Amino acid sequence: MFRGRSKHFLDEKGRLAIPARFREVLQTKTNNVLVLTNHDSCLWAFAQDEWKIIEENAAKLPQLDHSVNTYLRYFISGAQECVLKQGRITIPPDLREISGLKKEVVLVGGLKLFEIWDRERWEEEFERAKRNFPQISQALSGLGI
Amino acid sequence: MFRGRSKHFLDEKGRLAIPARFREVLQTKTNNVLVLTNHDSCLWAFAQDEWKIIEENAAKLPQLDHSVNTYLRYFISGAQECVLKQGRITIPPDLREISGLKKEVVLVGGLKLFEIWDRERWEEEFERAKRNFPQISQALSGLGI
DNA sequence: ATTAAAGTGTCACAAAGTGGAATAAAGTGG
DNA sequence: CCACTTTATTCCACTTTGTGACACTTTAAT
Repeated sequence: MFRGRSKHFLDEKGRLAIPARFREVLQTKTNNVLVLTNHDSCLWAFAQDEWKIIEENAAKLPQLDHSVNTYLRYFISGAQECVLKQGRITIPPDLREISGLKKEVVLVGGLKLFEIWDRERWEEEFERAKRNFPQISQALSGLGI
Repeated sequence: MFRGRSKHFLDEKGRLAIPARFREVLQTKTNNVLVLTNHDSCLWAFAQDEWKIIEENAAKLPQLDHSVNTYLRYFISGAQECVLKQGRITIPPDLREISGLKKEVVLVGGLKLFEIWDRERWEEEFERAKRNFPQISQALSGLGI
């Protein structure tokens, strides 16, 4: 499970060091590969094993459904495999652009995945989440929390 | 159960000694690990066993739900496991920043968890709680207290 | 083919984090 | 009230981690 947040810097070629504790999680998986894709204003990173499950489920969806097409185009098609080398990955240029990554970046643990945010965007999002947190309890209690 | 309040000091690396009576509580659990996360203006600390339940529930939630994302980003993503070593833990930098911990810190027992406050913030919060206490007793009686 | 641009691999350094021990303070019991 | 034990804090040495730098390879463009 990916836990906790870390601040990092992209180097000038767009490479990102993965925090040691996230690397440890990856080593419990079958390989050192992350799959990145765009989600909202950030990137989502999965261990390859986890992504495989999502992909297999996506492949079973009805091809003529509208939402399915949108889902495939937006979320699934962005996915790229990034191999860890010396503890870092290169973030593909298109994903970097979509998620507005510049230099300062925040990695946010989300259990089965972690998120990659541009620092400024993350701070806004965090404030938003903090403000809304009391209100969403209603929705969450519907989910059993 | 975590009970009582203690004043402590962070060392220059952000490490915090856990009071002896809290350590005793931990020894009744399966290991000497605390999980810290941010909550409002302070940190919450759980024995790992307790946190595990929360996390397992969180991991089952639908990944694409909006409220779920907010919940994960605000409350769950901050959580980091802190192993006790010679009675102390290192508080991760982002949590230290969010909760405004500087040097003087107050640990506040809250039964299933305890809170970690910057001293100044704690004093304000305590005053606030003191002022509001008479008014909330009404609400409490509705909860069977 | 030659040059430029982008992308990779490797190394080295600085800073942050960790562990251990020593000191100081507080608490306990006789 | 004193001696002794436990607890908290500081200090120092050592390890790990993240980052920048640089050289080399690949791709593209003229």
